Amino acid sequence: MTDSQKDNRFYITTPIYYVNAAPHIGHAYTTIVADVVTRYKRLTGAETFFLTGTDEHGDKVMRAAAAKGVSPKQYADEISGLFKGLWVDLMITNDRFIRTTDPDHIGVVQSILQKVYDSGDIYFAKYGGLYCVGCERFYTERELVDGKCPDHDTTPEYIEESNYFFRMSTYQDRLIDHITGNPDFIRPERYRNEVLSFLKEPLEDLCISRPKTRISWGIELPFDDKYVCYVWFDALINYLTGLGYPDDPKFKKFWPVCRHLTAKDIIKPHGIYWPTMLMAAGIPLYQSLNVHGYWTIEASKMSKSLGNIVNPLSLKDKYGLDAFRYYLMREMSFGLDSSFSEEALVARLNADLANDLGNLVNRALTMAAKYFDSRVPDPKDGPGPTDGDLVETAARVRADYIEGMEGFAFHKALIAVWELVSLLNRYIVENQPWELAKTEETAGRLSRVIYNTLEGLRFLGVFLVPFMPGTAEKILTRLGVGTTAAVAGLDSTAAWGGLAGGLPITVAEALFPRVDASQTIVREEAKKMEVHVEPIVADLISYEEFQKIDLRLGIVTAAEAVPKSEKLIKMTVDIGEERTIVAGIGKQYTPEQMVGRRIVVVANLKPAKLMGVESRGMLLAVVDEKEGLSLVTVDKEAAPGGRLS
RNA sequence: GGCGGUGUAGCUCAGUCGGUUAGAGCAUGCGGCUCAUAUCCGCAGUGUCCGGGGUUCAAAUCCCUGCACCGCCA
Repeated sequence: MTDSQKDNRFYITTPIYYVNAAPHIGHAYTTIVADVVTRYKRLTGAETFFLTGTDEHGDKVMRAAAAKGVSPKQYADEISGLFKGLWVDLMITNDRFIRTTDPDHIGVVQSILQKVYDSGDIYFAKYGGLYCVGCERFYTERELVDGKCPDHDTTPEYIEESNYFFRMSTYQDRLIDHITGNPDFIRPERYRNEVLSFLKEPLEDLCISRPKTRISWGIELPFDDKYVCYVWFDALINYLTGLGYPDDPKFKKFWPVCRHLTAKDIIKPHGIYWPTMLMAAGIPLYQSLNVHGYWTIEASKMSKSLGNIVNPLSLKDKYGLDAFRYYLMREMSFGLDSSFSEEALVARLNADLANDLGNLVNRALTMAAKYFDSRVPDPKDGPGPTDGDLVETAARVRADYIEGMEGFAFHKALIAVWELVSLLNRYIVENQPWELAKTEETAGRLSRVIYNTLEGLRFLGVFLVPFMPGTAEKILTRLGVGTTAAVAGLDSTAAWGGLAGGLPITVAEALFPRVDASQTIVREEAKKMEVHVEPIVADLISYEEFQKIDLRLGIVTAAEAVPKSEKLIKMTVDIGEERTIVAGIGKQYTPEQMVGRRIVVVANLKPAKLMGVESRGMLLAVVDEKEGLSLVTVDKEAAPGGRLS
């Protein structure tokens, strides 16, 4: 395949999302990025394939399903449906939505497992380890607290288990060579360095199975029906199945140009497991892995004092999908973390979208309607002295836009587009069309100025198609241009002047109404909070069982940080008697903040040693996605020692 | 403990190969315009470029060191 052929094809994937919880802002961002890039590539005339989906096997799904009293498949169907529905709401244009429970995927996983097994890269081995029955998992020594399971506080037992392993270590050197030889294989560079630094240490082989006696919800190994495939092996292969591997022509066409997109938490599976798996299966490696950062959620002080929590995803309904997509793409530098806030979204919406873009579209179309009877004017005069600057800037903006889009630097592409927005606003002020309209002598100049402004709008409409599909369509439709590739593809902006005279102009409602931030954001308090709640997986317990837990109200009388620990705080607590309690709350609370606080303590918990300090009891806290860790307390000045019931 | 990243205006960030007076947007103040959504345009600022040391004619940029935050690994 030649480079030019490759250039005209584009395949992008998001990770398949695990169905143990509902979709959140991170899933939405990854998928919107994939959609933006895909729409951009279509705009350039490329043939594209865009794959996303859900990962549905494993013990967490099994347990969540059991807790709800449904089958794993029923449970997976439900959560998978939430993702699928969200993509519709976000105007995601994926070509396939793959599920690891799809029959063709199960077939592909089994065929590849068999292939790798036959070539000798999968072996069977017995190993022993410390196993916690409650967690149904093995622990390493250093994961244990005082030799006990951190979750159950029970001593794990040593058991032996046999499993299948993938000989990942065989491919370590080949992988290092590949990454070193292909600078764009993992990008941005920081993540490439991270993978390379990880590969400096010897790679261990990868355990890829679980006995059915422990986990039955998975794809059966083709060479041993007592085992199922576990975790990454069956998930990663979706990228092949999605294209119809091995026989579908789509596979041949798109696999060589495959770009994976993921958040930074799963670079190891994508940057190490996956390429070595492909090597073992004799399949060429994907083209690139593109890694982005996290949205960190910090509620505003205003929101905090009110104690309300806003689900970022709900903002798409509150402020509109295009504003939401624009904010996400404009605010995050691809690869780095960004903080998500409603205030910042509203600021972008008002300044960039309502004031600059929306108002520009509105004023330009209004003048065209008023002065030229709702038609795109044919310019009667030649270009004026300031017009060259506009044409040159539009060409430079286009080049910067393309560079940004190709390099996954979406915020830079948008910065470039807004240079053109600003210039068009300035162009109008400098040329004062309302003055030109007053006398017949300047009618020719007026036609040129309005034409140029509308042509600039057409450029904007084209550039914005990937980011704000609805808005772009409105702009292009109101210009009378429409959205066909000939007049609204990226090529149509290669030269200035593509807008045809005589097209009918439509003036319509504002693209983006301004939002009064102080009003709308505060009002959230009154609204019902929308939060994602994990499915409650615990079995039902009797009242007697509950009473076994002795919960007491305590007051912290002294607190100090535990030396050398990251987040442990040692406290003296009055719960009717004096107790020493050590808790991992140092990231959110200082010792000074803790003194005098009322907290809830599990009084009859077996003592445990943390960093050499004996803790006799534990305090209760809840961890929230946005707010972090938050202490459980009472709302009156109740005396310490009281038992909770 | 090891490796890596980040630190620039009130806020979010750009800053190429070391090169004039360190920039943009937002927010703030003043002025202008009236086609437009009280929008737009112009002007005005404010900086210990995290601290300290070094190399250089010249350092936000390169080197050393300290601090803070973050990530990966153990």
